[in-house]
Amino acid sequence: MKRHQVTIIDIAKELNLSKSTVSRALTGHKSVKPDTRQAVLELAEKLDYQRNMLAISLITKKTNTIGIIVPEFHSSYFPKAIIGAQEVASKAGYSTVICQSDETYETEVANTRVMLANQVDGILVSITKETRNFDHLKIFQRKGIPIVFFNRVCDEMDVPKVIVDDYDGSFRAVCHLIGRGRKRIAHLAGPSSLKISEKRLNGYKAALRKHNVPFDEELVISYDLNIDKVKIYVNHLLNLENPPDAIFAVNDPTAIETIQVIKKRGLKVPEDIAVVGFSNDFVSGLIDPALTTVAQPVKEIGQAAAQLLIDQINREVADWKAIIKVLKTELVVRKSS
Amino acid sequence: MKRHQVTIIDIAKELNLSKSTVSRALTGHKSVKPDTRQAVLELAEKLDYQRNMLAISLITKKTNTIGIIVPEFHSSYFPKAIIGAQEVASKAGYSTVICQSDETYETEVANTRVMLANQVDGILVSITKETRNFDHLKIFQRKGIPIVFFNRVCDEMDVPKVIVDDYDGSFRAVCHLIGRGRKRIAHLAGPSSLKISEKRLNGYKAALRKHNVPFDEELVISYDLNIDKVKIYVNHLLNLENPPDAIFAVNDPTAIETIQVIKKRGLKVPEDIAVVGFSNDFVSGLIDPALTTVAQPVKEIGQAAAQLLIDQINREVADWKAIIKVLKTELVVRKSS
DNA sequence: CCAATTTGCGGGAATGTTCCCATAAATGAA
DNA sequence: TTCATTTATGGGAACATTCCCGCAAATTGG
Repeated sequence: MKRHQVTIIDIAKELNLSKSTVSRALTGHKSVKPDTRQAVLELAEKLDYQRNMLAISLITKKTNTIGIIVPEFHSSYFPKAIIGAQEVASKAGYSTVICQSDETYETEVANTRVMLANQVDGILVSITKETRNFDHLKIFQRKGIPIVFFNRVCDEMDVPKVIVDDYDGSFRAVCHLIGRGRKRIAHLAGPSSLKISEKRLNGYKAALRKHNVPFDEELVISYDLNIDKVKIYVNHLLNLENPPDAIFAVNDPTAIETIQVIKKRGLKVPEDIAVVGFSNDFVSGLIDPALTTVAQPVKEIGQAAAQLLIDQINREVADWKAIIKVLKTELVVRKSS
Repeated sequence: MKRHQVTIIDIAKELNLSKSTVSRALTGHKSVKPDTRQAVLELAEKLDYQRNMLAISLITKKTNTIGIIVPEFHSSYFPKAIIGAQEVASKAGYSTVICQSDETYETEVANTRVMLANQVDGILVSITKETRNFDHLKIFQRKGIPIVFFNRVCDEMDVPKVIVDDYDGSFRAVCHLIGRGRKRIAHLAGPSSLKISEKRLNGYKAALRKHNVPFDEELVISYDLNIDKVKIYVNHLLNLENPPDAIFAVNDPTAIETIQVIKKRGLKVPEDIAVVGFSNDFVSGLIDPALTTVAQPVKEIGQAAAQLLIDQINREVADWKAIIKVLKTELVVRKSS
């Protein structure tokens, strides 16, 4: 059934050449007579010859494949980032193996094994909210396989990273709320294990400080990004003796869910409670009221990460410093604030 | 920098064994002394040995990799389907190479080359709206590489396919609108090149016929899924002398955009115009008004497609028929109708 | 016109693994 | 004891390709 794969030896035999010559003709080496090359190319075309990348990779120790490990696929964030990454990767001649770790550490570890088995030339990683041990990623460093983090980065590894200025984005979002006259601004924060949660929280605090708005411990809730729990926390906030007049959510899905909960209680957004999110997901402009949010250049993040990775793969010597690329965010003001 | 990869020969030398024995120990072959196996396994662990899948694949002619080609990543449909497919693939020991063809034929062809170069054991494909020539996919058939279509299928190839009952889903959606008292139901259809467009259109017509609602050519518009054009078509429909009182859109993004356009004209959904979509994207429940839509079991589609593919890869003889698996849809009634 | 260089091509090792065949030792049965 | 069988291991081909080395013929320069 599965018929014999056409090899350079088949071509060589047919043309009474050696496999070396055929190989040279095919790879575009100079020292091969134009006629010969022509003949080889024509026959290869005719026989529908495909180079066996397995054999080539085995010799060259390069697969021209990069791996991408992301924690989830539910929001539009990672698909968009992947599109960006794939764009520059394929332009540079790399194909892409994508794994999704479902926000669980176990799966992430399994995914790194897949990447090693596939002999990828480098990996792009955004860690799960559970990941606290990084041994499975340090293996790549040890083996000399370049690694670049984006979005959810690992602080204890000295490798290139692509992030946005979470602190600044958060800072400006909260300043915006204060500018709208809000005095009691709550923050639904992400898990403290993630650096981005921490930075967004710090930006929030800084904005309050700058405008002399008192910081109230009670108004900050860290949660594990399990969207089902938003309901509990928002209700808790609204039931406070002195409830908030605005909620700044760590990301858009959280903000959207927050709006749903507020509306369900018969309160109005933004009249009663203003809501601001982070990331500018595709959905955010469509919901009612449209969500004010801190937009990230998601596709550009993917592009930058892939570029950094490929640069690193192509680098000859180990004489370089791990760049941390920080992209700018932009506050998109809509109806919800 | 890039240090020598640990091979079975390294292990063999260290233990004064032959590579054959080490190979046998590692693959769990019976005829190897328990002590020896133990020693090999321990040393492999200690040296952090990883099997070189390239070499193995070169011999076995199996990469344990499946390819997935999808037309886009913008709606939640394909990411969700991919999650399903990856789930069953990885359970069966396969990793996944994903390509996104950006709704262009050119890119799709390029993607098939990537798949061939990667020597995938099989591919899952959903074609672009542009794809009319299928030679690049027929190559896989010729080479004996299994192929399964899902969602956007190719009619002229006799291979397994996973689809939903588009006709039936469409039929019920339109019946629902008629049941709500709508008499002039427009249909924003997809490009006629796609089978799903045709089937959804047929379901629409059938529902009208069944309830003796006259079919009006004027109320059906086929378009190329370029979302920016929805505005033009919806405005055209609303400007008709005898405008529609409902619009059935070929998919959810179209329906959502339709609602935006209607709202911008100051009309009310569903009071003035009811809107129904198809697919139940993640967004659809969140917008205002929440969208009535025909839900597809997207993850299950991905799972079924991957399962069909793996079955086909594992099949010994060529004695089989190309199954067409048709999954059921479910009408989700929300505020927009 | 002869040496020197260039051009074009072939041979063979190497990549890391599996798998078949051979071989030696150990075990068993008569 | 002796031959047959089993057990455990080694040797080498094969997979498809690249790349180094070598060699002959062709071309060039003086």
